[in-house]
Amino acid sequence: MEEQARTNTISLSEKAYQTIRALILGNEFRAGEQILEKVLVERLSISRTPIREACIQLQKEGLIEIRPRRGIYIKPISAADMNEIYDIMSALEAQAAKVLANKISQKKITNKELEKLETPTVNMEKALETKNLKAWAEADEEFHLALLELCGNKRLKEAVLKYWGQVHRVRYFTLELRGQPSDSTDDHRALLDAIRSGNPRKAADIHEHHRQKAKQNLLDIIEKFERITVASPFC
Amino acid sequence: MEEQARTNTISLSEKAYQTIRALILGNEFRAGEQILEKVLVERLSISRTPIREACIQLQKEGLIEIRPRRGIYIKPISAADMNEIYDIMSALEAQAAKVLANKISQKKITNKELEKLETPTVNMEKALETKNLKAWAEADEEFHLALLELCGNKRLKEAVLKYWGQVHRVRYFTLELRGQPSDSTDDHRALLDAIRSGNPRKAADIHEHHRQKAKQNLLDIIEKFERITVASPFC
DNA sequence: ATTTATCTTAATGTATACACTATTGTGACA
DNA sequence: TGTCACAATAGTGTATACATTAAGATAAAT
Repeated sequence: MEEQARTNTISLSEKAYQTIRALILGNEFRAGEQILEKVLVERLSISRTPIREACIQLQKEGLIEIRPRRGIYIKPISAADMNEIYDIMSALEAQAAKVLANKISQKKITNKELEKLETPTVNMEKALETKNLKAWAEADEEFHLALLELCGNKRLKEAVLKYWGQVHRVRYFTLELRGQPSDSTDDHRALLDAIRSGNPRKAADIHEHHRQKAKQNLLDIIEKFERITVASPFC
Repeated sequence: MEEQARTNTISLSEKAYQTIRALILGNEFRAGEQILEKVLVERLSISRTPIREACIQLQKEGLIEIRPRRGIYIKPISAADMNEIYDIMSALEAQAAKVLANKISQKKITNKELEKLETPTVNMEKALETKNLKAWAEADEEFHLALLELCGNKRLKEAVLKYWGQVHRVRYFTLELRGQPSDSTDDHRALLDAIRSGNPRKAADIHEHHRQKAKQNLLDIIEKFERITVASPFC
């Protein structure tokens, strides 16, 4: 078992990256807001170098934009951006479902591993009954993450998580506004069944439709939002 | 028409990024090779700061790996990596084909724009007759790039290009070894027809199969290669 | 009062000095 | 001769000084 030599001292660049990323995902900054390096330097009490290195990473992840000589800006997410991102996630997660269903039919997945999908599905169904929206959202996230893990494609997982991060803000602000997630919960159950029965095509189709519905749902909300307020919180 | 204020002075970080990227894609370094910052500093005649900033970007693109306190390493591509990358490209490009076919049926694409697909298809067919492998590969690349452009999803395009960069080295070394591209050329023609007739499902299926075949072709070559030589040039 | 030119300021971009640590080499001891 | 401890070295990580430039302020001219 290969164990990589890990330094127990985490670099300041890495620490800065994680901290700033958490600040952005935690909606500590407004969409479009400019962030001065100085502010981050003072907030994290480290020098500019690791701050800058962290920001370059965050730019590559699409969370911020660095305009040359102008500074760092929190990237807003428009409806058009949402459309792009959900189409990508649709395709990638459907691919993950397909790969996983194939693994099932080739007996490359144990029952214990499938529980990582079963458990959050059950939790979603429970949360739906008790109308616990937050618990539902967490189980939903857990399900999709487990699917990405189980498919085994690390790059695919990283890619989806990158886009997930980009829409995190929108999902955060729209959680209460989204419709009752009963449909969505049924989708998960159906997807799990398709995967279990080793049907790649069906699994992919279900996931694809699942995400396309979610996309339309969010786009509708954004549209409504933009009609009642000039400056929506996410774009 | 919004024109972004562009400084005609390109930053050294950006210059370093482009230069080092070109060096990697041009196979100036071996897979797995360690590159000292010092070497890049001397080669580009700039200080360490922009070099480091460029390398962070290249790491995010998957072209190099920065091991803490150990240095910069050119990322090798294994068969497993190829498998991951081609599955992702399959899914994303199939999505692009789907979106484009939908645009056709909604009359959102002009004939002039479709020529960006027609021209490289014709060029592939010509190159196939004259057995000009290099011209064929260029037309192939042009076709896939045009598809990404026309689908209109910039993030999708950027994502595919990122993975394209990761497999660039392998494709470079295997161009001669890959089989006759007549099958592949037929795929392009069929894909173009499906897009023209506004059939998203068919277009996506064709592209999906197209990439899956390409994947298997490359994996077979890599396997053969690894049997005759311990150190293949790409992994 | 408005516009334009110039100057000032403050922020980012780059170079470099310093800090820290992984690696390598040397020598003592078994 | 082989192994371990320790020191020397070289390379990466971080802080900071300096360079450059965009944005804002001030003042002059119309």
